[in-house]
Amino acid sequence: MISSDIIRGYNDPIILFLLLEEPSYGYEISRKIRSITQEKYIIKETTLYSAFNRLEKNGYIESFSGNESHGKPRTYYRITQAGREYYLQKSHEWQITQEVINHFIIDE
Amino acid sequence: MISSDIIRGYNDPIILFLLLEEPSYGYEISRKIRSITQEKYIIKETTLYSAFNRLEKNGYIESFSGNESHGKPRTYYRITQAGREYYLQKSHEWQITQEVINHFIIDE
DNA sequence: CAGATGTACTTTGTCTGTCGTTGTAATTTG
DNA sequence: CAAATTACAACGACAGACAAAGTACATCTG
Repeated sequence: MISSDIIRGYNDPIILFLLLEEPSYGYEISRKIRSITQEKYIIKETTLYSAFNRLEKNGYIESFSGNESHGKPRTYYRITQAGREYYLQKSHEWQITQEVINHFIIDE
Repeated sequence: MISSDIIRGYNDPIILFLLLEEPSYGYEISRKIRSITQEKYIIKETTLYSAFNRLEKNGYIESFSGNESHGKPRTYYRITQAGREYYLQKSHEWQITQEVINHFIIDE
C-alpha cells in the first residue's frame, strides 16, 4: 500500500518500538509490521536489515544469536538504553513533524 | 527546528498547497513556510528550488516571469490541474502514513 | 520424493531528494 | 558606503530506500 520511502526516517523508531518489550529478529519484525498495519505497510527486507545494521552501529540495539533447536540460528536484537532514549526523542520529533505537515495538508 | 530530511517526500505537496490559491515565487513560499509553522520548519533554498524544477518537470506547476517594475524579475509558479490532482493524492497518502506511523509511536 | 512454498537472511549496485558550499546580482537599511 | 536582505542558480556529496539476485534450511503438497 505505502512505500518505505514515505516512512523514510521513521523506520528506525518503528523497529525500536517493536523491540521495547522483548528482543526479536528480522522476519518476526517484518511480520509484525505487516499485521499491525493490516498490510498497509510492508517493509522491504533490504530496508529492514540495513536498518538493523545502522541501529546497531549507532548503539541503539545489540545482536545475539538465539539457540534454536532446529534450523539456522536467528540473529536476535535487543534494544539498549540509548535506543530507548532515541525512540523517545524520535517520537517527540514525530509529533512536531505531524503538526508541521498538517498545516499544509488539508484532507476533506 | 526540524529538517527537510524528515519532511522528505512532503515538500512537494507543501509547495503545491501554497500555490492552490494564487501563483507565487521562491522567496515568498519560503517565507510563508517559515511563518505558518512559526519557524518550526525552515526550508533550505536548494531544497525549494530543486523541488520547483522537479514539480515543473512533472507538469505539476508552470513557470512564468513577473513584470516587476523594479528589481530582478521573479520566476513565478502556477499550479496546473495535474498538480491539483497530485496534491489530493498526496494528501490522502499522508493520512495513511500518519495512521501507519502512529501505530508505532506512542507519545505519552 | 520432487518441487513449491515459507523462513531467514546477505550482497551489490542504483536512484532520489536533501544538504553544504559557493556565487551572482540587485535593492534596502543603518 | 558597507552590510543586510531579496532572489535565485550550479555543483557535488551523502544517506536511506529499492530492485535483483543469491544462499540455506525446513516444511508442505501432489
